[in-house]
Amino acid sequence: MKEAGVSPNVVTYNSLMAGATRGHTLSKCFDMFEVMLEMGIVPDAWSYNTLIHCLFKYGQPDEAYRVFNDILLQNIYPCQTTYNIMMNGLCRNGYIKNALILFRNLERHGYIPETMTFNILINGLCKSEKWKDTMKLFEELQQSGFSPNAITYTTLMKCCFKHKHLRKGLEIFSEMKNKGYAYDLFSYCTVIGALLKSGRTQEANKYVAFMIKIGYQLDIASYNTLINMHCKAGKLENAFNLLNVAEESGLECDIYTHTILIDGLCKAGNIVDAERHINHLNSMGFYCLVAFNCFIDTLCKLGHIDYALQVFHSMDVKDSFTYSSLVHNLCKARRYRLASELLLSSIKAGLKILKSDKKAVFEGLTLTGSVKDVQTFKLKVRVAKLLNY
DNA sequence: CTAGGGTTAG
Repeated sequence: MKEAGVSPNVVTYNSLMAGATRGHTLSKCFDMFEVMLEMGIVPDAWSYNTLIHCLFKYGQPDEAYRVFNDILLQNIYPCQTTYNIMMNGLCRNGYIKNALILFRNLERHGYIPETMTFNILINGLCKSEKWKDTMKLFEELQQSGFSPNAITYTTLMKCCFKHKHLRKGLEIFSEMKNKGYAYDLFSYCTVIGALLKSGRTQEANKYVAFMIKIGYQLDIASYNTLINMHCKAGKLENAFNLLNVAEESGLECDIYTHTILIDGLCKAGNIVDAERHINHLNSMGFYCLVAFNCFIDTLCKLGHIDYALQVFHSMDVKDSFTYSSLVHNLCKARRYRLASELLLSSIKAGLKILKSDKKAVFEGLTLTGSVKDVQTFKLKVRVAKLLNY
C-alpha cells in the first residue's frame, strides 16, 4: 500500500489488529493500535471491540474492562458486539457473575439481547457448572422472541454430556432435529464423541452413518471423531487408514489426532509404538500432556508402575489426570504411602482430586498404617486445602 | 469484531 501511495485508514488497522489477535499476539495487536494513533487515524468502535476482545483472549480482563470504560467516556458508542465481547470475555476469564450483572443492567436500559448474547451466557453458565441457571436462561431465550440455534443446542448438549446426563443430552439432540437444526456437523461430533466415551458404540455408529449420509465436508475435528471411533473398537488399522484419507484431502492432523492415536495404541496394548509416537511428537517440539496421561495410565494398568513413575517425574507439566492415574493404581498395588504423597502433592498444586482417590488412600492407610499416620495425613490434607483457597 | 464440535483418570 505504501509503495502504491495508498494511505492506510482505520479499516486497514482494524484488520491488522484482528489478524494479530488470531495469530496469538497481544503485543502486535497493541502495536497496530498505537501506530494507528501515531498516524493520526481515529480509532472507531471496531478498533476498540477488537482491542477488548484481544485483551480478554490473552487473560487481561482488568485491562479490557479499563478500555471498555474509556470508550464510554469518549464519543464512541459501544454497540451490540461490544457488549457481546464484554460478556464473552468476562465469562471466559471466570467472571460469569459480572457478565450476568452487565446483561441485566443492559436489559434494564432497554437493550434487547440477541441469540448470540444468550449463547455466550449459556456457555458461561455451563462451564461454571450452573445447570439450573443455564436452563433458566434457555427458557428466557425461547420467550425472548429470538430462537435458539444449532450453537445453543450444541452448547447445552455438551454440558449434559460433561455431567454424565447422557439421556438428557440425547433428548436435546432430538429436540434440535425436530426443530430442523440437525444439519450441523458440530452437533453430530458432540453426540458421537459422548456416545463413544460412554462405550455406546452401536449408537455411535448409527449417528456416524447419519453424518456420512448427509454428506458434510469433513474437517479435521470430524475426522478425529471417526478415528477415535476406530480406536475405541480396537481397529487401529482402520484408524490409520482414515488418517491417510484425511491427509490426502489436504487436512493437517493436529494435537487431537495424535492424542487419539496414541491412546488407541495404548488401549490396544501397544506401548512400544505409543511411546515411539510420543517421542516423535516431542522431537518435533510438541509437548502433549494428554498423550502422556494416556501412556502413564496404560503403563500402570499393565503393571509397569515404576516405569510410569519414571515417566511422571520426567514430565514438565502435569494435571489432575496425571496424578489421579498414579494414585488410583498405586492404591490398587497397595502402595498407599506413595499414593498418599502424590495425592497430597496434587492438592498442593491446586488440582481437583477425585473422591474415589481420596477414599482409596484413606482406606489404604487405615488398613496398613498406624492410626497416627492416618491422622497426620488428614491434617496435612486439610492444611494444604486451606492454603489453596 | 463476538457464541457451539473432536483426546485422558475415576
